[in-house]
Amino acid sequence: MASSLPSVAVNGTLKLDSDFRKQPSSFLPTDKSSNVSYQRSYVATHLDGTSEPKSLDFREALSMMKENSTVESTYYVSLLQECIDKNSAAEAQMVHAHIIKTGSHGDLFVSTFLVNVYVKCGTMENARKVFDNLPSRNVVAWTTLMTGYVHNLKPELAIQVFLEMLKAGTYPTNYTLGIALNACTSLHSIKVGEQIHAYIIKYRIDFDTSIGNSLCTLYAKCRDLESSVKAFMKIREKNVISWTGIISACGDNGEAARGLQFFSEMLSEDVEPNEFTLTSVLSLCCVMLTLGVGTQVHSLSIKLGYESILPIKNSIMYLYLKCGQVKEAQTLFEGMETVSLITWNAMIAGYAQMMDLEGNDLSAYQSGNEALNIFSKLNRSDMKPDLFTFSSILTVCSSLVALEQGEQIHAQTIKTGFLSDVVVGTALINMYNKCGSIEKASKAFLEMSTRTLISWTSMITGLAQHGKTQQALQLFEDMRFAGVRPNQITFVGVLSACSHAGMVDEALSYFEMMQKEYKIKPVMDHFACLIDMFVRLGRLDEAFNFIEKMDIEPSEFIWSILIAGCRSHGNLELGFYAAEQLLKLKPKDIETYVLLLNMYLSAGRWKDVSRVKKLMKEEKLGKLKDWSWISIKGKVYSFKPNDKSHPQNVDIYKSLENLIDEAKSLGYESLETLMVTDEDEEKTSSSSSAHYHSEKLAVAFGLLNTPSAAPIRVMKNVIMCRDCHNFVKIISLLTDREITIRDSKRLHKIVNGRCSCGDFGGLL
DNA sequence: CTAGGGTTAG
Repeated sequence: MASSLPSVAVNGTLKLDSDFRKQPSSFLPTDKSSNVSYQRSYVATHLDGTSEPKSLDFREALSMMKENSTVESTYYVSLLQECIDKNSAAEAQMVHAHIIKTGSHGDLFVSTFLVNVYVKCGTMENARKVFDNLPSRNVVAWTTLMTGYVHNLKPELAIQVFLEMLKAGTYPTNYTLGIALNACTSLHSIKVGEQIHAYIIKYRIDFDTSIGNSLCTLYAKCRDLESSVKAFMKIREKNVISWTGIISACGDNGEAARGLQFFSEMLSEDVEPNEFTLTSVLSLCCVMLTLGVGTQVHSLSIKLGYESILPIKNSIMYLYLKCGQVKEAQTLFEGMETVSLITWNAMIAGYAQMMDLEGNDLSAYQSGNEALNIFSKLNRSDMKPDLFTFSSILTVCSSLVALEQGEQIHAQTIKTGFLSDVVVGTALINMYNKCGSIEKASKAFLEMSTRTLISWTSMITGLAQHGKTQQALQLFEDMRFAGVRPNQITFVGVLSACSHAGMVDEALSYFEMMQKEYKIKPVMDHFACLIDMFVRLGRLDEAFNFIEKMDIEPSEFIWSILIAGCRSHGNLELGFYAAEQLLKLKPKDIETYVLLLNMYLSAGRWKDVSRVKKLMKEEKLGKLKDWSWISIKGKVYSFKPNDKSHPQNVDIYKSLENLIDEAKSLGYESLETLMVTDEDEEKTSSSSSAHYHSEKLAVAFGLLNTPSAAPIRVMKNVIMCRDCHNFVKIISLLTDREITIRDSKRLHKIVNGRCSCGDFGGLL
């Protein structure tokens, strides 16, 4: 994200005044116009107990002063401190006016403190005005102004002020340098930061706590954890901020476990954590999903008296939610009498991420619905969603294939202006892609004013999934031309595009480019794309050779692709061999077993069928739950196989039977596919009539309840079976509808009897 | 004058 940097920072050179460079090497150089004397007097008035101006009522005090025009400057400071506490710039201005009237603005002590007051109240224009009119400026005044700019999101101005200060011949203190480093952190300017660091090293002050803390944060935010740890180690007297800093540094750089180690080290050094430490540690627990440690930290926060602090409550609630303790999280949420926007966002994000962990299970659908519920409650509350809310809720819509809600939220992001945020924009692209609306995704992508690596990757992957190979590859070239460096995930998109179109030469050359030009090590997903490609082309031996040549142990997904291919292309011998290899891995994915069962079943290998069933029991994987859901007019309906629980039950089955009859007249033959669900068992025992997988019911329901030309979008939790895939293709012809089904592995956008998956790939 | 806990791609 490009923010406008001051000219000094853009080219990365920080001109330190030559005089300044010659300054004494002693730590904390003394400044002639230093504040030492008045700071002492300020402290003294508060300590000697003879005057307690703080206890006076604000207005009372002000009117008292009106009668008596000779006012002790310390009274002003106390009044102004109250303005800070109340965050009231208006009241500060009242006091300021009085100060001018009595001529006290000539008092350096008072007017420097005024800068601080305006900074704290967030009115930087006033702070700057007072600063510019100061009779003389000491290092505290400079530093205060810099702090103001950092806190009010103008870090480039903070650096500018820092440079002005150096030019004016004022020497920075450890605090000043710390603030300057914080400004670099906000600017993500490692170059300027390193120059300040060089100065710090030169004067051997890197042991200082404030400086070390700021350096630690700077390097952490610039993704250089090792330098961050080094800076932390140099700190002679590590305080709670130092420890909190290094713990969050680890968290920010994907090393949560290391962060927890620092936390236990901190405790063994008898440094007491505060609320900031605890929230940092709780967020580590969130990443690692370690409820055990999280619960201990929860107890610790109660023990230390931080349980009622809102950020702590938010973190604990979020942790419970992410660890699947939905009840606890909901109870906490409902029991909070004051909440912040972060509270709402944590709940929505928590449910959104639970969906990820739950894959495409029914509970994922329930989590998604719960997230949508909370989102609509938020909209009815007195708070307004922000970019975090929109990013999360759009992800929920993606996972639910809830296009209508997604479109409404899209409109809301335009109205509120949050669409201009690149993360929201990227989430929107992903939503349209996942909902099968590639045109709207492209439009959103083109309308973005800035794009990140993730935006490009998301769009490339979307095009690939929709079978738009040429466009995906073109976009990849555009991305490289725009100077954006692709990563591992980008290449998954590129390779899957090639795989879709059976472009072997191109795929292999991109595979080589990835390793040679971009030094990216291939991972399982890359191999899966290539093997999928050979399998689609029926080049099963090449696929098998490729598997054997891999320098990593093939995953069960890899073998499953080959086995599915062997079934489709009738190479049973290789299929049986691959199945043996697969079974050696003791697969954990229930769909893998179902694939094997179907293969053995269709080949009449009953012994193998019972062998696989026995293995499934041993692995305690339970039964496959087949679910589909469809979102209509903002409501999500779910179906299980042979579901009879819907009010329109009779109509659904009647129209489905009619459709099957019509499809048969066009040559559709129903295939027996085993899902190994509870319903299958029932079927074999009671031999009831027809047997329908969940997506058939969801599609029939969709056809009944939408206008005649409207597209149908269905989400399914397991891989579609061949029979349903064939059936839906014919239905799309019969009804002239666009039908999108997203299963656990692929997107199937079916138009005019053709599917975007290329009619191949891991079908059961 | 020290510092946050919520977001996007496979």
